[in-house]
Amino acid sequence: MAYWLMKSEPDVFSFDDLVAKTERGEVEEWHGVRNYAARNNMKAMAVGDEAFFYHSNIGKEIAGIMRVVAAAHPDSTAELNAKGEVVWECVDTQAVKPLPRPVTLAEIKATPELSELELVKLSRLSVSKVSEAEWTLLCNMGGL
DNA sequence: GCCAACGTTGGC
DNA sequence: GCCAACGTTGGC
Repeated sequence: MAYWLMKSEPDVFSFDDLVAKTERGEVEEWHGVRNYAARNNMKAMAVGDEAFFYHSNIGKEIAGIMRVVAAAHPDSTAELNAKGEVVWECVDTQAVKPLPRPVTLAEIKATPELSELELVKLSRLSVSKVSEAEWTLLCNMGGL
């Protein structure tokens, strides 16, 4: 099983929104990603992989954990390219649980063990990888 | 609101 | 295929 981190601006779609959807038995299609590196990460995801839900711009913190419930499939909001091919894909997710104590970007940057985290090194990448060691540490920092 | 990082576009 | 110009993301 692999670990990931996915960003969303909470005024557009927050972790609480994902929790509400999950409680209704719905899944969230992680649509709208238009970056090849981020898309490739989603294509590498497997059902059951877990991902941190990061609030960008507002909050700048990891709010909770979600699970990949469907592997990459065509993004329903994406247009086809000139050849009529699907270029953009995305996974579906559901909420697992919030972090009792959200982990802020400032805390992450102040933690030497997290200096290699892709969130820090590739700050514009909206879907990034998290190593198992980083995942465990971030969960601990979040009060789990 | 500014700016750094970086991806994309288009001229050559 | 290179590179300058431009657009977007996201932290500050």
